[in-house]
Amino acid sequence: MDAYGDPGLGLLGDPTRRAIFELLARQPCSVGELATRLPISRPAVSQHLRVLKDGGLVVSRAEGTRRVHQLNPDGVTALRAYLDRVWEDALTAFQKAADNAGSEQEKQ
Amino acid sequence: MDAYGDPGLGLLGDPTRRAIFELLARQPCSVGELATRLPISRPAVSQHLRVLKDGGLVVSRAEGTRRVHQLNPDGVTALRAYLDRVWEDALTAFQKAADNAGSEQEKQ
DNA sequence: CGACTCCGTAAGTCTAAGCTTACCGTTCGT
DNA sequence: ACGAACGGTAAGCTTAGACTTACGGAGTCG
Repeated sequence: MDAYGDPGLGLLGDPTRRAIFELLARQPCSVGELATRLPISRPAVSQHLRVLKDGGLVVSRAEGTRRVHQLNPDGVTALRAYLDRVWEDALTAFQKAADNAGSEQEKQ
Repeated sequence: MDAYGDPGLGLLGDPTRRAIFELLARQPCSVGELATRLPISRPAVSQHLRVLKDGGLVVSRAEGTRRVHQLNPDGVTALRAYLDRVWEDALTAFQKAADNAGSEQEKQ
């Protein structure tokens, strides 16, 4: 399975992780600041960020003792590309189904 | 959280469910046929389809005793729209960051 | 009607993973 | 150098949910 490869879609399955993803879309953020905006502890945020980073959706830079995290443009692009591939396949499938329906009708 | 609303992204967190999603993109399919193509039992497929249907990603029609399932165009469109919104926010955030960096440099 | 096929649901099990507390390393200010 | 702030990691608990087996309902053909 996973004929299209997984561009990180699975990482956004968890609502909390998706919330972090969305917060980082609005503005780059430190771990502690994310923790204050979310109903989870700081280590939990840190763990989510690690997953997002491993998945290529987030990049981070050191800034003093803080670590500023932000979305990885390439990651979001990969997500969109995945959906576009699926979408294209679905479109051709729809087209094929419509053609078959047409020829079936012509038979009668 | 979920400031953007959830267009069904959470549903694709599970790899197996994502595999079903991708198979349905290539061609409409019955429950039993999906089960043969996947390493899980037929009831498991049925349960995944129920979730996908409730989430608006899949629609199904009866065809004899079979139930043919296929992707819901509106659902995929909603997914793309979600990513586009996030993407747009991220772009403006990038732009703002670049502007700040520029003004910071001018100060020195 | 009766047998067969296809499918959805219920109940129960079990594993993945998300969260917390506790601890330690790193960086900066004084 | 010492203390404080910020953050990553380990260990452990606990729950969500993915899966299976068993069963019942709906449609189809003889």
